[in-house]
Amino acid sequence: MGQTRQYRTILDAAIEEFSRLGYKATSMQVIANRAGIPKANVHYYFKNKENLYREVLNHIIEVWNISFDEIQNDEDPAVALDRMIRAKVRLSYTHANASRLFANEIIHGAEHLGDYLKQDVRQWVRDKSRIIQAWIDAGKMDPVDPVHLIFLIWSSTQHYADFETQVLTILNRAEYETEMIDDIADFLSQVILKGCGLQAP
Amino acid sequence: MGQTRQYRTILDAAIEEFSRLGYKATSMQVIANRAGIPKANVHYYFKNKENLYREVLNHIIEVWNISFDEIQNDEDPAVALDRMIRAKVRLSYTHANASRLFANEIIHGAEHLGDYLKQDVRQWVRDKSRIIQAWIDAGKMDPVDPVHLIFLIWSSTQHYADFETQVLTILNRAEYETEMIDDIADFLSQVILKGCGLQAP
DNA sequence: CGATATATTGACCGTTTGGTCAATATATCA
DNA sequence: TGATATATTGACCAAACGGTCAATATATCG
Repeated sequence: MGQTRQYRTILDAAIEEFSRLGYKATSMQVIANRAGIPKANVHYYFKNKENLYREVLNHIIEVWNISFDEIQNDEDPAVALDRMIRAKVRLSYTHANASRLFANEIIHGAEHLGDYLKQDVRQWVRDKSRIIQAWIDAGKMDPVDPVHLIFLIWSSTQHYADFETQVLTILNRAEYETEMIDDIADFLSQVILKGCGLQAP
Repeated sequence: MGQTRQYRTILDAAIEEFSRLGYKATSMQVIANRAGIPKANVHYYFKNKENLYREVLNHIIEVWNISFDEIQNDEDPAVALDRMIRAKVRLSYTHANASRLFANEIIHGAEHLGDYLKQDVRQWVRDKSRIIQAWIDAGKMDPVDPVHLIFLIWSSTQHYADFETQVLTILNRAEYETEMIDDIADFLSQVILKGCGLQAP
């Protein structure tokens, strides 16, 4: 029953709605409406709201982890960081609602993400930090705190997804265009790499 | 009646609660509980939930605008941007819940902030962009998009307030310490300034 | 003091919430 | 075909929601 067409329909509707207002402010009724089925039918596939939300988070985490860019020790730091920045900008564009759902969850204390943050994400940051530190030790880039560098890349890229409304309002645009996404990636790559003493690849 | 002690008690309670879960997910009852008074008494000072929320936003915007750092055309760009970054890091630390409330509001489409974004914030960004562009034209810094530079400063500094849970979890800390805040400001100032072709002041 | 204005409060209302359940419809397969 | 398992549905429930109101308490001031 976990892989039927209806199951995915509901999951997609839930992703859409939860990413709009967060867990508590989203009702089962609007999810059912978006899925085009009665509310009782949602409860046939998902025990309760909490359960549905957890499955939504797990599904997103899976997609997120697959898209997470890997960097290697023996790579050129400029090439690796540039690729990492561009991958994250693209991810924020193609999976904006997933980004917003995460943002929402973390802003509200990450009650449902505790284990994921403490285990998977923390380990990921440690691994990447070690690589960056190796680059620094090898004199390939400026001595900057690797963890804060990762935070900088995360925050500056996510911003365009999470704060889309603000960005578009200030830029006086209706929606993003692919050209704009390229400009953002170029800008962030240029400034952050140079800021770390690296030359654009 | 607009300035009594009770009025402020309720407003403070509302700021605290709204910044936790956002507008829709916050109930009048929990605000009343935090204020230590019956719910009906909240409605004596504030017509309805919408009204209370708007007054909360207005109050925060006022504080925010006062704290907004001003930069001048005839200043040294390195000095001005360094000061701007440090002011924003400090603001995110001292007014973290205000930052989160804004973030929450914007993530959910900024329905209650529309005019503020379109008028005040847009104008502010235009003014500062013009100054930055003047620095660029005078050859004082690299040619970077001024608006994206402002977004970069906003996103990277706010991140530590809005995503506090994630940051502290990854750093394995219970809470921020002033020393950590200084490190963050140093890091961001160093990387962003150098990334714009500026030397730290 | 007494009278008037200002605050405070518990009880209550209609609506929406997450969730349940028996009844019904639709597949599946001997 | 008929029997059995799987889906779908409207009606319903207790709890929580935003909001109202009359009754009461507390200041204020002549």
